[in-house]
Amino acid sequence: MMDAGEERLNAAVYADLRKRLVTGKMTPGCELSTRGLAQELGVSQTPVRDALSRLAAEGAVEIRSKRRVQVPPMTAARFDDLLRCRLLLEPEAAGLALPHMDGERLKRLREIDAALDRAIATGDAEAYMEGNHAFHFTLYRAQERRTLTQLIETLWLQFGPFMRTVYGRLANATLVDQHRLAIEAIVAKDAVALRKAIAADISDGMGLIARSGLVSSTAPSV
Amino acid sequence: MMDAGEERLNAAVYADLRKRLVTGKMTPGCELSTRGLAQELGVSQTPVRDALSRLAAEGAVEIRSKRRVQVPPMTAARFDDLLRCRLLLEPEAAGLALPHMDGERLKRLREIDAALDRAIATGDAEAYMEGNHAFHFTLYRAQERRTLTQLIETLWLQFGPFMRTVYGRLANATLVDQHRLAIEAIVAKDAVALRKAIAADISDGMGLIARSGLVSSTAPSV
DNA sequence: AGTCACCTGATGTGATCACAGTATCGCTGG
DNA sequence: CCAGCGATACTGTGATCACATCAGGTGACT
Repeated sequence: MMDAGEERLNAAVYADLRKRLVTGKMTPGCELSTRGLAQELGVSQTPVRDALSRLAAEGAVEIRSKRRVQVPPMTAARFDDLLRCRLLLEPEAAGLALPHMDGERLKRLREIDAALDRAIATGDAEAYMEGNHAFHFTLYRAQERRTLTQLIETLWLQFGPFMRTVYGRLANATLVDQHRLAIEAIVAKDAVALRKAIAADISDGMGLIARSGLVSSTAPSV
Repeated sequence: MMDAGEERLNAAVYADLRKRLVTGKMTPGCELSTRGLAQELGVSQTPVRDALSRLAAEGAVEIRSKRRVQVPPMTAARFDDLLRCRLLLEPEAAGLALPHMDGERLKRLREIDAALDRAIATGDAEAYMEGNHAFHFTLYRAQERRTLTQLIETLWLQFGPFMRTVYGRLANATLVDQHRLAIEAIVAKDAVALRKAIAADISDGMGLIARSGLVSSTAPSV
């Protein structure tokens, strides 16, 4: 039993599940169950179900028919769709954030970028996912347009599980480090270059995945 | 007790609340309660709470501290934010939808436009809201990018309550009928004109509201 | 031995119960 | 007559119970 004090249990479970999705701990096709997660987290079904409901609203999980809730398998169409939305929103968010990038935030970006390099060097896919998320969102959150940031977050929520599947299999070393280019653009206060860097970062992922041939147009059998 | 058959009660409540929000039956600042809605709809707290959870995830309602859940009051910043997001996404969706606009869909658009004109003539704000929603989404849904449509729907969900407050007070007659321009652009297969018409439609609403002075930076008292 | 029916276990969903917190209203003291 | 304070009713939140549904396995029958 939860004694008290802590934050809302509801939100805690949601945050936990969300993190699992964004960092790719839950892969597409992974099946979830309210009772299972409840037992795993040591809570009742209620908060878990609440969290799953929210995630379903954001498209991060799917209520398949009845009796089955799973993180949706990625299809080529869905993948393409998500990526184009990212290309539409994220460069815009980056451009808006640029004027608000003070020294403090820039410092944090550099730190995250360094952590990213370490993650790539050691091949730690999970750390890479976390760092990548942190990098983009410290940038985006610098601008105060909450709605825009929120939209992008729901995109990442849907994108995360699949991203991990890819980055886990492919060598990270093949990536051009667009993050560094982004930092340089921020230092130079060059909005156009920044947008370009972010767009390239996203597109790189797209090309990577297209080459990997992991996207199936139909739902994976297993 | 629910006998059976029907859809998931959960989804029904969600759809009902959603419709209330989009058509503006619930205005900003309106306070909701799980028990109250449950009694009103003749169901238990559970489905209501589930629906509210989803709506909260989409930003349509706000869990204010504890003890209070309400549809968030509109502030100037939030309003501006939502509108810019709409300007970013909706013309794009319209442009993508253009190639898929067959005769059937175009006919539906014309019908909706006619209904809109009637609503304006009779000053029926609610019918106008419904028609406006129908118009935009029969267009957007013609393109098969589900994620993009979904993003736009969450925007409308947040925007709806406020839109109603404005359109209910101001005369609808002051509006330029951008819908007609949009239809003409569709007939002419002119993507640029279509995007422009949609953007203008959104911007018109923005100007209208800016002139109305209804946007307060603080929460409206009542 | 193969196939089909039934049965059991597990799951999502809705209802009800229980608890903690807060706002509101009425009472009391100044 | 007004301010401060306590009780009460109402809220969201979490737990538990109850039920319809479906997957998977085991048994019997051919």
